[in-house]
Amino acid sequence: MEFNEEKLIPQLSIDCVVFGYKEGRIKVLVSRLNLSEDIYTLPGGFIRQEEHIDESAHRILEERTGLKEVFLEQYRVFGVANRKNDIILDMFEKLPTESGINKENWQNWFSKRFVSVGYYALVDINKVSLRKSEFDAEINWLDLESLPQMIMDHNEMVDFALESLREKLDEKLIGFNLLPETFTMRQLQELYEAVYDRPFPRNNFQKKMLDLNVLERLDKVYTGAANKAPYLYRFRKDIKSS
Amino acid sequence: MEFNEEKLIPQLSIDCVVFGYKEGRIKVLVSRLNLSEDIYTLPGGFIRQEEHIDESAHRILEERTGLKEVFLEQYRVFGVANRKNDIILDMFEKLPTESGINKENWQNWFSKRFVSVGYYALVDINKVSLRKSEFDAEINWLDLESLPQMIMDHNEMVDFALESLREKLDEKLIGFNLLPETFTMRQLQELYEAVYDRPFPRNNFQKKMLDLNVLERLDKVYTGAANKAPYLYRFRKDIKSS
DNA sequence: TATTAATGTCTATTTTTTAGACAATGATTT
DNA sequence: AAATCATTGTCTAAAAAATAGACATTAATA
Repeated sequence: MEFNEEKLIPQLSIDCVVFGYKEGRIKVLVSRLNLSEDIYTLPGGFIRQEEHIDESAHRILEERTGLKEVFLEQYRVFGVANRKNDIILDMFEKLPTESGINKENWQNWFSKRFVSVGYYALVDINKVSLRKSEFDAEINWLDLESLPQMIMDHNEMVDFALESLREKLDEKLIGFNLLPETFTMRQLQELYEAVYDRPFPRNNFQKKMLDLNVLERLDKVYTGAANKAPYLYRFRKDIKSS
Repeated sequence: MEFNEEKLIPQLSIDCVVFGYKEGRIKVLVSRLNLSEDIYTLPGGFIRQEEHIDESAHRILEERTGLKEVFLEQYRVFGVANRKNDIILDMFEKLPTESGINKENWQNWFSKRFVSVGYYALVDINKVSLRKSEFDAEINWLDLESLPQMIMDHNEMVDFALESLREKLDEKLIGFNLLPETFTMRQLQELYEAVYDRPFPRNNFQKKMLDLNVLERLDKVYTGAANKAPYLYRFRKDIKSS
């Protein structure tokens, strides 16, 4: 990130809860920072003066995942009093002055209280090519169930994002964003079970999904298992997304 | 408002859609500004450096209504590119320099692009004592159905707020915030009909509401009408609000 | 060819929602 | 004092939706 404070809106940030799905588990994209201790954060960034906030969020996401077209939606603003990124501020204080980074500007930037707009994204984890952002030691998919303690209110951000996801998964049929192009009914059901953390009865789940009229049935897939081969399905492209 | 830009977060505002209910109609609190043309806006303001954004919203609301305890919830961030309050900026440009107001600071403040956090409130319209804010020519309850064109995206803000209200009215049982302390089943039904803009069958509406187990039945009220007197109800105080 | 485990779908049951009906009641009229 | 009238409270019937149970089908293996 070339830091140019005049091009950014001060005291306002964006943080993204990026959900993925793999082998029956919901994953969240988390960065580990390049510091002495292990510090974890959600992917985040700032809003350029001329950007729509949705564009900012997409840009922040593309930097980390390489994805351009992503399901991404704001879900909540985090604005408690005195909400500051003390750990990052600390990091800059400890930097040597001659490190080539404009230390003073950064320090001034991060010394302020920030309000953050929370976005959540649903991505096909196989389409993502992870890219470290500046100051990231690594960026990885971590299990939603066992996230480490993160910076500031980032754990709470995940909680609220999951709540929003649960509310919208049924209503808006957005779950397909987490799956590959084609999938079996069982995979879809396992996704739902992972999101809601509870089992669904197989027969009625299938009926409900088919009755939605948004799935296109494709060929059977022969998995090699000693049983009836399941159909593959695809989300119908001709559905209006609203 | 004593303007002190250093105490406020720049480029970030709060706008409130305040819903009331009177005689079968949903009302919205709207200010008319003290300008040559009629300019209408939602109640809004800014966030003090040390404030939780929820506090800011409550403060903004109390200034206009005198109410301290109000149902108030953020529902969406409005952050399109180049979102500026040109009309207010224009107003300051036309002000005489010696008007006692720090014209230059205001001009600088409003020349920037703003991101706004949308809140909606539900109030008992009878408890409100309206107070003009600075620059308001008047502030009034206007019919939701026939709002005038407002500044910037304020009409869109109302649309989204109404959508949020509809989503939560059932689920969260927040409708009682719009009614007086006690009310009849018919009044409650008429409120629902106003919010959803459609009729509900009387028998099933009553059953559904009573089955929620949140209403306390009080005495009958003798209205003087030549028919059976309805019971009064009150929202049970011992319900957890989450 | 029999066995096994998962799949696709059907029917039965239960629950919830919606529709229809009617007695009860408070004031007014006769 | 009795009849009328409009609204209220609640009951039952019908329809729809959700849940549970059952079973034939099928792809690989024994």
